[in-house]
Amino acid sequence: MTRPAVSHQRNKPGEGSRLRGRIIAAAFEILDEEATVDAVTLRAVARRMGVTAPALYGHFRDLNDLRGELQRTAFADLHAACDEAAGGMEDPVRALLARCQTIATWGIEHLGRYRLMFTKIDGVPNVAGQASVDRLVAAVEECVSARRCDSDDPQTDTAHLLAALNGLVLTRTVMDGFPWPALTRAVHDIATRILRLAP
Amino acid sequence: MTRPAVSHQRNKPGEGSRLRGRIIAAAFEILDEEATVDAVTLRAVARRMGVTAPALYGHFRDLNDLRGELQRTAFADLHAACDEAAGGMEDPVRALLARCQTIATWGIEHLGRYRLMFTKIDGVPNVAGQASVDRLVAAVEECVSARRCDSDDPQTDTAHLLAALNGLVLTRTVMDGFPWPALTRAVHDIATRILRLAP
DNA sequence: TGTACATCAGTGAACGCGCGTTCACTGATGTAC
DNA sequence: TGTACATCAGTGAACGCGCGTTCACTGATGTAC
Repeated sequence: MTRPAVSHQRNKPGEGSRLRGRIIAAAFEILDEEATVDAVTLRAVARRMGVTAPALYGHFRDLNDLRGELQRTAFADLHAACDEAAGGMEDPVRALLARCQTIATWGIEHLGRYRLMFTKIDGVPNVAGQASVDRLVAAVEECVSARRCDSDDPQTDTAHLLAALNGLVLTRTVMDGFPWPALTRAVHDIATRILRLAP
Repeated sequence: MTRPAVSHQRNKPGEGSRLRGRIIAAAFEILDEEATVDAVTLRAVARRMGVTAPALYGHFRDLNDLRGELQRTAFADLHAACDEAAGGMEDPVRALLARCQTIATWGIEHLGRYRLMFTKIDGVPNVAGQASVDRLVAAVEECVSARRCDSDDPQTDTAHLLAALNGLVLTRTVMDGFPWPALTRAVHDIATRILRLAP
């Protein structure tokens, strides 16, 4: 085994749960750097923390347990970023578009996490993402109430929207030789058209 | 090593290149069954063919070389399916929508291949997909010429469209607990709105 | 027609790797007396 | 204040696995004479 990159200061008894947070942080670092879901292995995470792989078993049942937690945490982080971006905006259309822009830019910036978010773990249907749809639906409904969105089925249209935004992030980052239109414009056009938003 | 599932009838001298086609076919079988890109390993492909792993080196430099070929072949197959679906349709909008529907259904049906198509191999930008955009752009331009599509920038709008369709396939198949709207309707709505098509 | 030979598709053993996971353990810390 | 003890966060060695890749080889086939 290679020597740990960082040496680890042992936690005091009763404080072992601090390790949990450091595990997730280390895994996110790996995801952000490698942009690959498979780069997150127990051994790689432990190595980065300056800790031994078996130490992780005190906090996660196994690798998939860790992956699930990473998925949930990543969704929570993205939700927070969206809420912050839309916070304080009185115009519902602007607020909705801010959410969409945040999803796209956050996804591209944290590509590894984003890919993990839309990954099936151990064949279990990914449910963590459903809350994203719900939040977006609420934002769309506000636009409908304000008569700025011509949707008679916000749930369905929002599902289309999320899928399209998701595709935007995932396709761009793979086909990166292609002359893609500017991201901001792409998000704006796609959201505006799919939801038939009035400016 | 486990015994090969199928015993292999050795090719005659000069006919070794037949193996190449069988390799690709076996890899596609694995992709269609497992729906996972990592399931395609040299050993797994060889096992399915009833052949030894080193035999594959006569036809592919290494694993990534095989993956690249699979990617190109898969795109060619999808293109062929699209051409066949749109072939003989005189109405350009119907033809375009047929292409879009084919992309989505083919992607869901051949999920492993589809995921591989939109995967970066060895960090090299994925260029195989660019032809897809070009073909779709041509189909969109026919709609514009017929004054059935209100796009002043078909290249950009088509890029949006492909990304959105791609997201549709990838998101649905991961979040499969979600009550997604019917695929046909989703494709129709997304394409119609992003391109502003007139029925 | 028969025989020696060259070709080359595919074999089988071997290598080193990183992985997930288990297990018995160690040793610093906080606590009870 | 000093000492014995219990706790428990983290260690280190070990396991078996499937993988990519290499290498010297084998043996059926086609060909030259």
